[in-house]
Amino acid sequence: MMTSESRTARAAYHHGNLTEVLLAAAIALIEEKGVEALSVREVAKRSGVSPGAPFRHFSSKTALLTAVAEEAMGRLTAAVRAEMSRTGDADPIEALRAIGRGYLAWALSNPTHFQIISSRSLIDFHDSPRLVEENEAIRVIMVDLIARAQREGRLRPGIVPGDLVFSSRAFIYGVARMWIDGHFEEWRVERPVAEVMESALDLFIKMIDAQS
Amino acid sequence: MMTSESRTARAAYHHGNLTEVLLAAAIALIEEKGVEALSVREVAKRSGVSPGAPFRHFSSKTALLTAVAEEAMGRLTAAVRAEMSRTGDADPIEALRAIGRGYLAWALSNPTHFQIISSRSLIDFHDSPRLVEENEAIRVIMVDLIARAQREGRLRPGIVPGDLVFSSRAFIYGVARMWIDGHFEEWRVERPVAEVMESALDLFIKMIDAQS
DNA sequence: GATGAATGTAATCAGTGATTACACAAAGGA
DNA sequence: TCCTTTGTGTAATCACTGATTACATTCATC
Repeated sequence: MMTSESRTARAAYHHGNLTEVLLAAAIALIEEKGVEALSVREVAKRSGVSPGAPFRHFSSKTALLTAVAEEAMGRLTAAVRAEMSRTGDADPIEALRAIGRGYLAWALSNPTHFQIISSRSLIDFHDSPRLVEENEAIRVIMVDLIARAQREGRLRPGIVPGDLVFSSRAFIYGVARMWIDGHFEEWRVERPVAEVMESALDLFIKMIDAQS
Repeated sequence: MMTSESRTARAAYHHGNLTEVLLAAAIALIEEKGVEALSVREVAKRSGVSPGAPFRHFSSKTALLTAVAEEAMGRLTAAVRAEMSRTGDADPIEALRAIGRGYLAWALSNPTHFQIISSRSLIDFHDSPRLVEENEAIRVIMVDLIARAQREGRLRPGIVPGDLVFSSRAFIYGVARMWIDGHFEEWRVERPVAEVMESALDLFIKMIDAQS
């Protein structure tokens, strides 16, 4: 296993850490033209290197995209945590709302990256400990918050905590994906996107909160 | 504009309606290997025809996939309507549950087709009147049912009908896509998929129903 | 300075969507 | 019956893709 330092040092051989340059080029290209338009050759060209070179650093196009996904997943969880710490976790329901807010805001600003980390055919999700762990971390936080809400009598009667974890995720994922997949138009959403997302989140929170 | 009859008749020139044979081959191939693995050449080969032939009937690969999507969308709305007529619409809340049930059951049994009709990069959704109309039909039914539920006092207080239409769709779409995208595993869903979907749907319905 | 691993190159492979010029079959009018 | 027109399919080809190979280069280290 290479440490981050030793890899950076060794990568400076010919090109000067190609690995990171390739990653940056891939991210830039994806942001410009979308994931579908990404090609390893183009990434190589932009990095000023031969078409075969990237394969020394990433065993396949999927591996390259997985690395992009790791980067993106880091940014997503950071955004969620930032929104949480802004809100605080005194109130578990408000903390849950903050997670949703952070998640949706990030998806809204980073549609292509969201698409990549959500996909399981573009990337090798389960082969990346980092992806699995960061995803799991958020899930655990949600489980804890919902359990606490339950103990404090903040959940509407009849709601099974385990079901709510899954359903909350499904709801927020559905809103995000409807945006990513371009379904807002068909569902007659003429208001600003951010506003619609906020209303949807408010409605969901209202529906689970015993005190509303 | 060609009518269906005349096209069928004329298509029998060399091959005997290639258009439909290509469509069937494409569907079969997609069901076997997934959308990603679909190639026009393979479709042509399976139909016993040269690689360029399909382009006489579908102007591009996207056009071919759009035709597949039209077929699939027809099946989805049929499944939803079937589930609705099984339940009846005496109770608007139960009718909404039936829509969700039909939608999820179909997505569960037809993951790849669901993926295609949900995508806006694989197909030309907005160029297909049929896709747009069938999607709109379901939306209108939901709008009506929710309006009726509102009038009959079946909606929990504080729920804005317009927001609920969107949120219901987002929720059901989220559940379906979590399945399609392979997120069930990560969210620790060890129970049978169909059971989880049912629980999620029940929870959502319970949350909107004033009488529960 | 020689050794050996890490890294990049050039050439090449099989496969892709798409376009073109061409061949062929059938329908319909003269 | 010819002969033109239209609809279909073919063959060849284009530019492009991800991936692999044999080879060359460069560096760290002994």
